[in-house]
Amino acid sequence: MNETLDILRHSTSHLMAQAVKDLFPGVKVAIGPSIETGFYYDFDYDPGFTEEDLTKIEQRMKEIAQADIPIERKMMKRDEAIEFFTRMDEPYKVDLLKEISDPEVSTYTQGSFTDLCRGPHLPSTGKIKAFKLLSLAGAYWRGSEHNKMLTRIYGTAFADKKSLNDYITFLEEVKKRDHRRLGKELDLFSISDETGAGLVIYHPNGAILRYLLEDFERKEHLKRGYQFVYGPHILKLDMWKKSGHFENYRENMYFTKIDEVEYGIKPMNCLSHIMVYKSQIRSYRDLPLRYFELGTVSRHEKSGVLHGLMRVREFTQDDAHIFLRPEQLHQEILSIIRFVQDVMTIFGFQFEMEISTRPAKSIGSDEDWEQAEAALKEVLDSEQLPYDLNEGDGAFYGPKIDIKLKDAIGRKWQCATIQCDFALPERFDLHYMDSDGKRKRPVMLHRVILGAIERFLGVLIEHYGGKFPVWLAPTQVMIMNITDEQEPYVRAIYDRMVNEGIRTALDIRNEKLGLKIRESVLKKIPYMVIVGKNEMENNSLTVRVRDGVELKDITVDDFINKVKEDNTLRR
RNA sequence: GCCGACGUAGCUCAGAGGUAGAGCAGCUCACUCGUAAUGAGCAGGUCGCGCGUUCAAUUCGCGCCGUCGGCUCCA
Repeated sequence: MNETLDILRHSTSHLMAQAVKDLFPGVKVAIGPSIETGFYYDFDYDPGFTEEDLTKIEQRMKEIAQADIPIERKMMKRDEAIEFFTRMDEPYKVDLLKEISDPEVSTYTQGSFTDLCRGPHLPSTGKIKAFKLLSLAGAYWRGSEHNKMLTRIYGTAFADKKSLNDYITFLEEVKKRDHRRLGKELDLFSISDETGAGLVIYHPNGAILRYLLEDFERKEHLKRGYQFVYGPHILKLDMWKKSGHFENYRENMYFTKIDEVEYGIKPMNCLSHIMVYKSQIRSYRDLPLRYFELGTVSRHEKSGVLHGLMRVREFTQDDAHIFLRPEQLHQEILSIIRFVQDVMTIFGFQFEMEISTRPAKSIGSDEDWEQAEAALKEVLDSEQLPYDLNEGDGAFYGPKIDIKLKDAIGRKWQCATIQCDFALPERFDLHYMDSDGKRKRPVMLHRVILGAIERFLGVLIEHYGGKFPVWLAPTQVMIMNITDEQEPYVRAIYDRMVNEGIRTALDIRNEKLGLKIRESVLKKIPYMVIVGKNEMENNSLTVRVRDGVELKDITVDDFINKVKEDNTLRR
């Protein structure tokens, strides 16, 4: 975001705070920064605000903006500021000031409202022309769930009305692409409170999409030297104790008891893969060993975080665990990144990378963590791949490279992740026989490419806006007749196409062509084959392509080849 | 989990302290109609679940479940 917009939004958040203080005496202000999509301000106000209040606040904001009140910066000694905000009865500002070590702080005053703020700000409220308050939400003071929950008001502001309207249009577009809405419209999946929150039920259209993604993945993994394995869904509790999951991940796990023995339902797939590794003595010549599983895991996510397919309680990861010698780390991490690049290119995603380091709750020695973090950084640095650092956000057993996808409308989603682990090989006493005849400890990489199939599918739905490329479209071709006369002919074409493995549907209802086309368009089916008297006489097809182009007089063979080509070229 | 809003027919949504409507979808009938909705008729709901207030509650109150917008957390 550019700096001008940043200042404008920050000033708009102050404008909102002033309006709120005007309208609701006794309100205490917390913080109000500009953000990527606009701004917010957190307030402590006991009765809370209602949606109608937003309109009132917006109205008051307009008045203050019109009054064109100057915004004045003033330096204060820190102690002086503490005294000032104590007098103003603004405990949150005092709280902030107590953590500032600078002897002097800046404040900004507009009319009756003074805020502790680094700035900079616009010279006066009259410069604020285009803004809108968007939503109301709860937010913890200083982002900690142990603190008081404040009320946050979100809004946005732009330099002019047009940009604001463009943004509002964009928000509507986002709504239209929402995978939960499209999931219903395209009959892809459902999540029912009768079966349970966060548990996905795939309908035929969603199931075929999942099948296609999984089929794609299996092929791509085989090409790259991965071996398929399968593990059980429940493993004895002792295993989870040994791995550290019980200690570090218990609150996310489900447990069950069978014949007085306790089991944990797997939240991750690594333990079975470790058992495969352990099943034989391994030679340095065997490494790297790459075990792949479309592994379904269950995690107890807090109720408030569930969100369509993006955040669920049971999901399937395209998970692999790679066992290797330490000196193979660089090469292997690099090939995984290349793998991610290859796959994301096919789907048309750009991505960004992030390295996450040791979290508070973790296992393993300091040296191992340092070594693992260094290995990850070294690969990205030497390949000159840019990345951000996310301190303290690693998995409990090792640091990770997270890959965030940017979808068609610029939103970011975390899907792929590569985690470097020295701890579990230690805990499970894994080893291999090295060339010098000594037993050595392998390193383990945990990695996913798509991440969770559910989330990736959700991202894909929104990325394509439901218009899946031909190779992924649940129904690739809809064949429709015009009158009953063509029914046998159209059925024969349908049978041939299905036989050729093309996902075809047939609409021979006694309905007008306009209706059939409309319904097919709404289902976002890539190809519509229209057969009337003319086509039947010429032994040809008229094909209406989703984007509106029409293929006239194409033979059935040519059309079948065209769809097949779309499949092989994945387009 | 926390804050707030919401939960009425398969879907989208109206509505009111006296046990409910619309459009689309569905079913039936007629129409055989060439590029985004043919017409008519019919059927469809213990108004999320439980408890309470009331002569009476789906409408008011409380609790639970779920959804949505966020926060915290995450693939």
